[in-house]
Amino acid sequence: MRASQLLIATLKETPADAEIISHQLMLRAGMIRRLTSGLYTWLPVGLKTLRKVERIVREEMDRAGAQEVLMPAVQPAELWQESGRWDKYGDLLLRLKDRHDRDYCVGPTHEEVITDLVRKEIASYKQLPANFYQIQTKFRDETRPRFGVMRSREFIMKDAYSFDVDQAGLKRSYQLMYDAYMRIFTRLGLDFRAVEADNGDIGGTGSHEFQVLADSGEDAVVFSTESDYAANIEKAEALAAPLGSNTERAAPSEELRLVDTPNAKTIATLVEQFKLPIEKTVKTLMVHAAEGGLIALLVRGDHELNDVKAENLSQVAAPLTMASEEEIRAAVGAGPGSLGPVNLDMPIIVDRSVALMSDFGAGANTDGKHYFGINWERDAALPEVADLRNVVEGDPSPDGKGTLAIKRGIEVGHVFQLGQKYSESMNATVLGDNGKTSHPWMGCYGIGVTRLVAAAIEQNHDDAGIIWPNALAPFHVALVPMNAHKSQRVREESERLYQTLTTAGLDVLLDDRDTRPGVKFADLELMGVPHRIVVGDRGLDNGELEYKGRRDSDVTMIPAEQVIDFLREKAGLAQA
RNA sequence: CGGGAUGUAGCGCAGUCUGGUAGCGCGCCUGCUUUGGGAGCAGGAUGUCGGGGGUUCGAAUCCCUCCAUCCCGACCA
Repeated sequence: MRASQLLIATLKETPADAEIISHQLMLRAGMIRRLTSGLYTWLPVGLKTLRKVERIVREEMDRAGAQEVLMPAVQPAELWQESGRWDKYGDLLLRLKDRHDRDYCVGPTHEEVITDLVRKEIASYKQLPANFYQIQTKFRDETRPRFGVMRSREFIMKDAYSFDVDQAGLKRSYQLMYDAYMRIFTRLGLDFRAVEADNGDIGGTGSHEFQVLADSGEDAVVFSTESDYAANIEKAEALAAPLGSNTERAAPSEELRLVDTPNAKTIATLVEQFKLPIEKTVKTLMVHAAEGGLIALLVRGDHELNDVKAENLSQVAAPLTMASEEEIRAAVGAGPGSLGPVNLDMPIIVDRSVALMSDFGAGANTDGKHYFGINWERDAALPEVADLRNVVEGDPSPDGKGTLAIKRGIEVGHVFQLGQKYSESMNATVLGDNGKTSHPWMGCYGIGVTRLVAAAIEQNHDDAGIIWPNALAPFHVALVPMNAHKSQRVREESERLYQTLTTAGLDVLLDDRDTRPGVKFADLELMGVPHRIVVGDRGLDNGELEYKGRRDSDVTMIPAEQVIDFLREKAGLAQA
């Protein structure tokens, strides 16, 4: 590619509405432009990188035995009504009508469409296992699109769906995809982790997320310091984490006493005004119960409720809905800020760590009053105990080895064992070798292709701009002719080099723009081109070319006759 | 969905409080010079001041309304 024929839409200044570094750099490097909230155009330079990601994903999916298909972006409502998700999916689903007033949606995912295909096309166990994938544009009407293509509404996803005759087959298909994902993210040069994850709305059992580690990540990922345990914080099991090393509840040492706390409506003020250690306080959260009415969830004052865990409890209504102040007043006669387990007449579930507390403080279910010195059994029956909270740094690892550390991650891939949820609800069946029909076991496997580009930039940049790994670079090499307007020799050598390097399989950008060298260097660095060759009379006099890697601080002179092999090696291409 | 902020040239911003004919830097165009780290000089183009309505002799500026975008929050009692 010649720079004079390429839209190099670089920006000197950082656009005001770009928050995270990858968004800023993608705009500044001329990779993307925003059309409107959550919708982006990929400019030529950005698209080059996007296509490289797609190619790697495609190669590894093919290698893992998956078959590529391409399904419609627009889907009929009937399929979603069959699976039950037309009502469940909510506002994330962009719905529309055609001229006949029929309902459609723009696909946020394709379980329904692929299940429909399979029930029509696959009739026998002999055709399984099968795994279909596509790389395709999805639409999710996000509440708050942000961070550029990191959380956009329209985005490109690789989604794959496996079908097996039984659960053992599903586990094999799942493992194949897991391994393929490990290869994909490794080839992309990313610092990532596979972590245990919650299945979320998609249903099924067993899933892993692939998280690119970055401070700007929207997810919290939990690691053991001494084992390979890793999980999304939504999933990570919180052990009781008692104070000190006690695993038993301490015996009561204080009397129950009712205290006037007129201005203490938060744990923070309670701790401050009454010098109560925060580990001796309890938060009482009220949510809608599955059976109607409210249910109280208790966690320690310094802990957070984990809403995924809460929502997964059978007694709790899904989706998790916090009780309003009016609902709480109607049920308890006191407002939030004064709630607690003593004399509370409603179902209660307490976190494991709360069950181990003694002599603690909580609201008295009367406005402006708290009980201090509460003890289970003596002052209130110990209710049902469950894992309700987010783990915190330093908690014991659930596998018993080491303690937990927490980092931020960007979810770039997710693999699920769906089971028979969709094959049952949409009645997809195959005949088995015993002549009986059964519902295939499904897995589904996603990769956020557009998000991956942003995630890679989060991990690969410096003050000058992007630093692409070879696998993702829009160009492996930039050729910069020096003083080309005067030196015919430089022009000819640059052309010749451009041809030979391109023929040698390198992606080459010949910067033939009529502009000053400083501008070219700055643009090339901003765009993240990993390797740069300057063609100048000085070097040519000695039969040399000047090389500089994007991360190098100094240039290296390379004998001209070695430059092809040198660059092929630098660009990570196999020797010819 | 709740709260906050912003909307003026392609980008970054000033001007708004205190109403009086629209400005700066970068970018862009022309010419000359320059050419190893975002050049210099000279000349030039570009705005329904987010939309609509109102007040006023006069509105980017004041009032009403709508829209868009961004940020924070959306259990932490």
